[in-house]
Amino acid sequence: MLREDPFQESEAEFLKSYDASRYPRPSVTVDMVIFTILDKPQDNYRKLPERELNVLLIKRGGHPYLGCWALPGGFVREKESLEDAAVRELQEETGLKNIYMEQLYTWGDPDRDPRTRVISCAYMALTDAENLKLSAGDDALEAKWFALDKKLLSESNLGETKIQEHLLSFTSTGFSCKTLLEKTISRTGKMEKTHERIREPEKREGIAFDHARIISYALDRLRNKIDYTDIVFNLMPEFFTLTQLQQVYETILGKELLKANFRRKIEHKLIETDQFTEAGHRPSRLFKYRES
Amino acid sequence: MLREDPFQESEAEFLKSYDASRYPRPSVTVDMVIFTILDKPQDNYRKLPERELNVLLIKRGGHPYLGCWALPGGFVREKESLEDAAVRELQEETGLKNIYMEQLYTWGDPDRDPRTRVISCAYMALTDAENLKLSAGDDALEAKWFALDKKLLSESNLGETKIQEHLLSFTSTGFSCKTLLEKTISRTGKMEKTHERIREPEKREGIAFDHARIISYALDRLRNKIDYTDIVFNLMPEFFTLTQLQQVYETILGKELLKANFRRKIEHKLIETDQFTEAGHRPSRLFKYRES
DNA sequence: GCAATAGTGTCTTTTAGACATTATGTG
DNA sequence: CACATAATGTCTAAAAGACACTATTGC
Repeated sequence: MLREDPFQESEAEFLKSYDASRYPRPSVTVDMVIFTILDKPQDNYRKLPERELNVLLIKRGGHPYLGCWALPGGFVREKESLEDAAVRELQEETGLKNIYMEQLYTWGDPDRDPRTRVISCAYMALTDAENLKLSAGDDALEAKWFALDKKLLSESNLGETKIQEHLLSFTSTGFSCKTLLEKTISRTGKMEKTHERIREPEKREGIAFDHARIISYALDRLRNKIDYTDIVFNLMPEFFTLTQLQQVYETILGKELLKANFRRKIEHKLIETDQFTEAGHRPSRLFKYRES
Repeated sequence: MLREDPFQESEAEFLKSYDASRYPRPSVTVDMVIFTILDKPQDNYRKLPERELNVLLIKRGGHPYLGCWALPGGFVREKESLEDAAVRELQEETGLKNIYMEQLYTWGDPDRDPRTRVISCAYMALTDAENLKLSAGDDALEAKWFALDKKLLSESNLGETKIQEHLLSFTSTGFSCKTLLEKTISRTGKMEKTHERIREPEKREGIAFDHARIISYALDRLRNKIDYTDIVFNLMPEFFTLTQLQQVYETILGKELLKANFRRKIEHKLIETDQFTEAGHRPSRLFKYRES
């Protein structure tokens, strides 16, 4: 092997003299998109509450984007893996631990952060409403759940290019904001290229950095994965009714499902219990997830 | 907004005095898993050639892992996005351009590179055999296509933990090597945790760094995506027969499909031409991809 | 009884899977 | 004709979709 070495140097020697500062080194952060399902406040006591998908945001207490809402996250430390950093930030900033988490995508545009070159590795985490009490009472940080909604506003075709406008809405008690995302799908020959950018409102309002885009990406991933994995059960408490489960599917997919068909399709993933809920109407049987 | 600023400082002032060296800064690279489909050499002139999935590797000419085979890739420059870096490396190291590419996953274990902390953002690229002539004749770099095969060797259950052994084989003219991957799936309550590591052979042989693991991940992604996207057509030339297309499905999925059913399923994605192949048997109609 | 929700039955259409048969070229 | 591959037909089983109906609670 040494014969092949152009520098006549052993690997040990090489490593000893390696200069790590030869290449530019960006900062690396992890950002967490944390989803949960929360009940919408409901007036009629006999009606079931509607449910909404919520994302956790933290109010920025420093520059840049002071006062805007941002994803929880932070810099990766020298001796920790990306996943360890994500777990640590989750715990530090929200108190949540041991919840479902997966790596989403890494954003690395040179100008996505005005401070310096920051590459962000985004993770998606899911939790059920039971865990949420933990997230309160953290040190000085203002964290809030925002009901998330994404709507396709318009779609236009200009020859080989398709442009979609999506409106993301974030709603919380006392505050709400919207972001307009523009998705461009252009085709040259067989190659398809997709590009998404934040169009409105002014970047200085509402959601910090490119975080709206990251949240939008996470929602797409969740929508996709809900029908070929069991990911949805990470949003559910241990025991739940079929109607509750169906509502979660409906909020995430953004469409209504037929009850009988839904039940047939989901049945094999569930264990029936002999517990029931009580309410101003017929009691509903509780189920739990059947690990496969 | 200024009232909320604890430092009574404007954002412009803040940015001017921002010290980017406050946090440790790892090196960031992009690595490319480039797949194509190549014919296996065939003796009987009347028989159709078998086809294999190939991955492009480059022989390392320097430390570390001198003489081992590695994914093409390199450091991300200061003023370029991750995707730009991937496109540039692809072009520089292989001559390939304008081919399908998607971000795969980001690997960031602190000790995955013996030189220094290196975070690698991996991309998967696909190309058809037509483009391959371009990849030859590059400067001094020895690049080779390796036929890739992944087999499940064993699977064992120890209570809540499942361990799988996968054997990855890389075969090229004049060289071949194998890597044993161990996948551990453990469950604590509802949480499932998956961990994969390289077990054999000695890390210093064959495939450099953790690249075997990255390739394995890419193959899994490709297998998955083949049946819910049109990704496979990026591996095909413009015109192809149904048998050729079926062979590509079969090599990627690692199983045989029934012809009649395959045709029925794929039909709507294709445009029939009135061109035919010639051979020592019945001619076969050529099709092309119907963009949706 | 009525409002509200829970849960079942059944018909149709679509898709997937297995397998048999026919067609068309060359040597 | 034998060999090799191409292409189609048909039967069955499973899954998806639409819709109508019955059941059980509190007031």
